[in-house]
Amino acid sequence: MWIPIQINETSAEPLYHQITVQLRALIVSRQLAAGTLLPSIRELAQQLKCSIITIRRVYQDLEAQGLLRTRQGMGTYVAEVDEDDRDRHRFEAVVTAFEAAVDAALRVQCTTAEMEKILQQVIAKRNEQKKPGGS
Amino acid sequence: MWIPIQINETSAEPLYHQITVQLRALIVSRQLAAGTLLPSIRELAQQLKCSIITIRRVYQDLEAQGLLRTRQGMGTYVAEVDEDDRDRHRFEAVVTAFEAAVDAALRVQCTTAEMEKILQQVIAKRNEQKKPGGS
Amino acid sequence: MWIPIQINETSAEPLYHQITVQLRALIVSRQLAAGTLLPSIRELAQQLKCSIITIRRVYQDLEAQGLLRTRQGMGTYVAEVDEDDRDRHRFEAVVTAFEAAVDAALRVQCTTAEMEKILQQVIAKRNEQKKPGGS
Amino acid sequence: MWIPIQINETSAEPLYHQITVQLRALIVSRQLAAGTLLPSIRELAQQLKCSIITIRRVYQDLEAQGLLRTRQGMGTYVAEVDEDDRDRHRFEAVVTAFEAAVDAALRVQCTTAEMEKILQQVIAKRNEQKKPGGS
DNA sequence: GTGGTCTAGACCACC
DNA sequence: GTGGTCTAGACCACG
Repeated sequence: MWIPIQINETSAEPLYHQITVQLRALIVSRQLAAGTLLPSIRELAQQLKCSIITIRRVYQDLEAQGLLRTRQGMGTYVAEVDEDDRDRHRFEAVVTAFEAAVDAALRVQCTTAEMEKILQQVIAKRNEQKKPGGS
Repeated sequence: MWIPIQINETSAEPLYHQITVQLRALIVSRQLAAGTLLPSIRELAQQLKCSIITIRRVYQDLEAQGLLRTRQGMGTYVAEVDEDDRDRHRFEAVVTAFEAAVDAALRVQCTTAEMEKILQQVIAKRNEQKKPGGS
Repeated sequence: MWIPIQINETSAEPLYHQITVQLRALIVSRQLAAGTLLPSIRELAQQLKCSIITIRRVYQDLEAQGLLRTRQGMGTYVAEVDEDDRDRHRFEAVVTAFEAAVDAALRVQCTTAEMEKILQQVIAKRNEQKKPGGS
Repeated sequence: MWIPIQINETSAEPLYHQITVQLRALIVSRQLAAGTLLPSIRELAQQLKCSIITIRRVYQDLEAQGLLRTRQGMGTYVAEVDEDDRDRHRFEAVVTAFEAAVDAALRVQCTTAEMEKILQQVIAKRNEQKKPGGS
């Protein structure tokens, strides 16, 4: 089973954190439905070309957050999550990231209009990257 | 000389990085003009209640980025920076932060409208914190 | 892994600077190829008989110049550098040194011919040191 | 009395050293003849916009090298120097600077031809700066 | 094992 | 007084 996760080698962000954030997003946005059996630690490590230790840590962290459940000898599954919890999880990281962005903007005295413009430019840039022509 | 820098003790972000980011913002937004003599590393260390060495690293990093100039025995100054370079520096961190926010949002399948709403809410929240009414 | 770096104890030039300049030269002249894993800071410190901290500063400075990339827990690598940037880096220090030499010569009113003669003598002297005949 | 000395604010080279080197060059190249009365410490400090302490150190260093003589209450004079000593002094700094340049070049594996080319380019560049048109 | 942060103290050089 | 270098040790985070 293939999981859509991209690793950024150049980023200073730790490997385990990049993977955790992306896997978490797949779960709370229901792209991975409750009950889904995830690939084994070994498989995912092989797919992402990183250490087994790193993946183990990812699964442990997400289990601690109640998003995964591990059953001895049967593998790791996406947990059933309460609807309210799911929404809370879903926007938590997004809001935190926007707060950091706004703080950075306020520090260099950006206006609200400038922030909105930057947001639109970044969204446009990301849309271009996803649809490179229509191929 | 007093420099408006706030340290967040609880944050996982390294001390030297918090200081660097804030001092950098003060420079590229011209709140500290070119040619300004900064407080000595000893003074700033005392003000921020941290080690002299931490401040030296901050000054060193900003000098490597071309934003400060230090002369032995004379102190540390805000460098003269080309207007275009200054603008580039000014928005660099902001755009990077917005890119991270948009990426986080797209991972949980937020729409553009949702992002704009979140941005406005965060800005409103920050404005409240700065103007705590007339209490 | 062995790195060919010579330290001059008697020189007034700071240790970290001697090491930085030589390591930088090895990288920009491709004697250390992009992607090469450098010795750990502890290993290199042991080889050069200096403090770990001195080596960390060297690696840090070269990373700030875009010539190295470090990943926590994985070590320090020679970065991929754009061909043009590499050439620029390669001759930067050389041209600067020649400018200093020409300035010194002009101050004592050397002619162009005298400078060329001195250059040839110095090159000859360095060649002798590298090839000590058949002694 | 005006002395042709240029200070480079941006250089990392200490003030006192820049001044010493240039004043030394003026003496050993006979642009300042033996017996010439130099400006007082105060005057030169004012001309170069630097501290009196810095100039005092320059005069002391050059006196220690036998190039200046100070007579109590009468000022500082250019000393009589033996012809052989003068020639030795004259090329000492030049050769040292060329050695540093050649070493930098060899480290990045420059050929002799490349060094000669760089030398000519640098000389050409300096000639342009001195004769900006023919004014 | 790796690098990263923060602390400390001593000594030097410059102005 | 200023910054600069080199040393040390302790503790944390990553793989």
